[in-house]
Parts: sequence; structure tokens; C-alpha cells
Amino acid sequence: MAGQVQRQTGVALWRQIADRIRQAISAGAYDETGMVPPETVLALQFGVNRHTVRSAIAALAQEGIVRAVQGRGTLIERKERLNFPITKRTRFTAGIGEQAREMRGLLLSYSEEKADAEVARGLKIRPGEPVVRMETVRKADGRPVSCATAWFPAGRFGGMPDAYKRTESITKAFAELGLSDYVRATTEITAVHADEADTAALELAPGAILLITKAVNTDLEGVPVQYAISRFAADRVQFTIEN
Amino acid sequence: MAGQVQRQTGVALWRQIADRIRQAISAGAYDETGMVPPETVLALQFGVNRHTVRSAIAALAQEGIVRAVQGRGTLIERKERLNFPITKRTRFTAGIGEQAREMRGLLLSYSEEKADAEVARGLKIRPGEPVVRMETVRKADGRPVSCATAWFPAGRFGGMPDAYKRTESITKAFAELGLSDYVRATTEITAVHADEADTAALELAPGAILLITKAVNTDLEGVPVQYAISRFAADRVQFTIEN
DNA sequence: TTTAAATGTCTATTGATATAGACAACTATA
DNA sequence: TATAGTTGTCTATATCAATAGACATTTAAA
Repeated sequence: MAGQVQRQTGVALWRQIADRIRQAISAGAYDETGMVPPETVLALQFGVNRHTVRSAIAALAQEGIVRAVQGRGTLIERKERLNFPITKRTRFTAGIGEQAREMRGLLLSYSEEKADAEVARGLKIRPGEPVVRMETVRKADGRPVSCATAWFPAGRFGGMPDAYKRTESITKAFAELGLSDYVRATTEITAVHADEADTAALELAPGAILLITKAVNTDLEGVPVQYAISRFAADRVQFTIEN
Repeated sequence: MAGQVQRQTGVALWRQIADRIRQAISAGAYDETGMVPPETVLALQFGVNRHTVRSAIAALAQEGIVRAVQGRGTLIERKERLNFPITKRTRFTAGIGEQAREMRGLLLSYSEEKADAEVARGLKIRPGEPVVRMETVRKADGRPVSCATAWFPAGRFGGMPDAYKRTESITKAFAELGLSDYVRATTEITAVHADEADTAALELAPGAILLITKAVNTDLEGVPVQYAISRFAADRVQFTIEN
């Protein structure tokens, strides 16, 4: 934990410190003890007052990452970061494999609408053609991992929302609708600060970072079957691209 | 620009709004006019005071993204976001192609050291074996895009720092050292808040987001030749994975 | 030359953020 | 059972962030 913390940036010191400690935990920096260093030590390291460190730790405790015990110290409760391989065979549920016991996809809402320019480009259809839009949130062991907005060609996959609601999986829903296999064609990745809606849906520490993917899945003939914008809690996941 | 802005998150409203406007500009939301909406309109949209919007715009002006002109409005000066395809053939310089006129890689420092566990794992060598470490910053048309820390096996690529300093390109430096071709084996992507050092090196708006890649390049026999941790200014780049 | 619309500047007030110090309460250990 | 080390709580103060209102200044168009 080398670098210092910045002042007057519009990002409160306690938030910066919380982010740094969260990352240090995730990187295994405190694995030997299973505890975060004492508040006085952290305050010295970051060059801030102990009370500022306490604010950071309170935020991490709120997230359920650490638990402060009077007289003992601050214990690390969780340190996982889910890994998502991005390949031709990218699947949310199966890709997680043994990293979580249970993966669920929940349908928040859906509607039929006309494709805008972006969706049309992704699905290789004409703007204005009908598409089914689904808003979903995906959880690993009950912990929200990502929100997604997905579009499907309405003609071929009008039954998507219903199938997804039952199966809680895109792959299984596709299978129910007669598409036994599909491949990831393209993925774009960016990062932004989370907005209010995603903060709520993902139970994020407010002000957290989202990793955004825009992905196109096609059938085996290369015809686009899904265009999706997914928003991942950046402190809970990482992506891996194997070539 | 649908979602609202969050209060009491440790991230100041003016910073959140600056991030949102920057993204809207990048997405081409204001292309028709080439201007950001008036301060009063933005204040209404975000549900904040005009002065708060002014703070956000001042930050964007500081970044050189917009220029406020009294009596006229706030003009958009820059809106680019560089795209980095991540493939077997991922190259920083060549990958940029026509998106920038000039790509340069600058060597900040280098040293020979012993591989720690992480580097050893990436390079498939034993911890403690000698490696050459290089700290670099890469610029597109003079604008910093990423900082990188790269490790190379010392025996085979001890001349890396010198070659890189002359060629300003990893690909060309490899070529000088007898490696005419190499491929990207794996890439991991995460996102964090920038620390002080990277904020300075990348000339970032303080508190900005970094996209982090951890990448392994190998020669054509699959022997690792480079392990690199690159830190990209998230508001200036996106990654694309084509499968 | 007006006038509307936009940004620029100033004052004032409130709440969040950060620092500082003192001391209480609890835990583990010598 | 002391004692050192740790987290918890309290008070006080200074600075930053955000709101509010008023008015000046500049631009472009009527």
C-alpha cells in the first residue's frame, strides 16, 4: 500500500481509503493475520487522522467486508473477487463454476420496444425493428454481482422474459427457445462511477465503480441473438481474456 | 442522462456530475450543437444548484474537455475515447491505428530485481529469478493514456529498457532483441480509483477511475516474454474483445 | 440598439468532511 | 490481576461542499 491519498479531489478521504483497504484485502495483503492493521497504523500509513480511517472502516463494515471488534481489532470477513473469463464460450452462470455455490439471474422488468441505433447496430437489424428488452440482476450466493440490460430480436425470442424468469439463466432460456448453443462475438469494456439505480440494485457502497461490458452473442451461423449492456460491481469481479 | 446523482457518498456531487457530463460528451449526446446544455438546464436535470454544476464544468474545463464562454455557453473541445482491441495480436501502438496521429511510449524508470510471486506466476519462472522491471507511460498525440509496469526475464531481455527508450514501442524493442513476433496469452481486467502517482503521471482529474489490465505476452512457442500491469485512464479508453 | 440568454462574481448560510485530543470499554496476554 | 493494545465515544474546531439569491458581464439575435 505505497501511494498516498489525495485531498480536495471531490472524493472524500475516507472513501479513497476504504477503496484502498478493500483492494489490499482482495489482493491478500492481510492474509497472514486475517485482520486489517490497527486504526492508528493505517492513519499513519495514509497520513490522515484516526477518525478518517474509522470512517473508511465503517464503510467497509457496512459492506460486510470487515468487522471491527473492540479490544481485538478489525477482522476480515470476505475477500473474494469473482473472475469472469471472456471467451467465445462466455456464460455468466457456468463461467463462475466453483467460485460460488449458487448463481441466479433475476428478471426485474421487461418490455417490447423498437430498436434504437445502438441496439440495431449490435443485433445487425434495422433501427425501429421490434426487440425484447430485459432488465436483470445477477447474484452469486445471494450477493449481487451485476445488473444487465439485454435486447433480443422480438420475432425469434419473444418468449425470452418468460423463459428467463423460470430458468434464471440466459443459456437455459435460449435452450428452451430452441437455441442450443451460442457464442460471444464481441465485448467492449469501460468503467464509470455507479449511478443511484445501480447502487441500489447491486447493494453497492455508494460512489463505487462499475465495470461496463457491451456484448454481442450470436448463434453458430453468426446471426446476433442478444445485445447486452452489463454493469458489474468493480470491487467484486475481474475479467479474464484468454487468447 | 437519466439517472440522478447521489448524496453523502463520499464522492462530491460536482465530481459525479463532471463524470456524467464527460461520459455524455464521449457518447456523442451533444454532437448536434457541439455544446453542453446551459448551466441552469443541467442544474435542473441533476437536481442540484447551478453553482454545483459550475464546479463540475470548471473541473471539465481544467481537463481541457470543455471551454465556457461568457454569453455563449460551454463549448466541447474534445470528445475522443480510444479503443483498444484485445486479441492475440494486441499491440499498444499499432492497435491504435488511425485513432491518433502519434503514439509514444516513454520510459520513466527501470531496474533489475528478483521476481516476486505474482511476476513469477505470470512469467512462469521461479520466484527470485532475475527480471527487468520497466515503468512506462504511453501517450496518444501527447495525451497520456496509460501507465504500465512491465517485467521481462532478465536473461533474455536485459536490453529491454535501452531498446524501449530508443524505439518507444514494446513491439519494436522486442524486434531489436531478436523477438520478431509475440502473442497475448491472457489479460485480466479490473477497475479502481486512481492513486496520486497515476493521477500525476496520467494528468487525470483527481479521483478518476483507472482500468487495470494484467497481461501476459508469450513468444510463438508459448514461453512468456512479458508480464505487464497497465493502468488506463478509464474516461479516455475502452477495450474491445473480439472472439 | 434593445433584449434574451448565457456565463461570471459576490455574499451568506448550512451540512459534510477532516483534524485534534481525551478518555472509556474491551480483549488478550504476561 | 495488571497491563498493553485495540476499538468506541465524546467534544471542539476548521475547511470543503452545496445551496440560495442578487447582480454584473458578455454574446447573439430580434
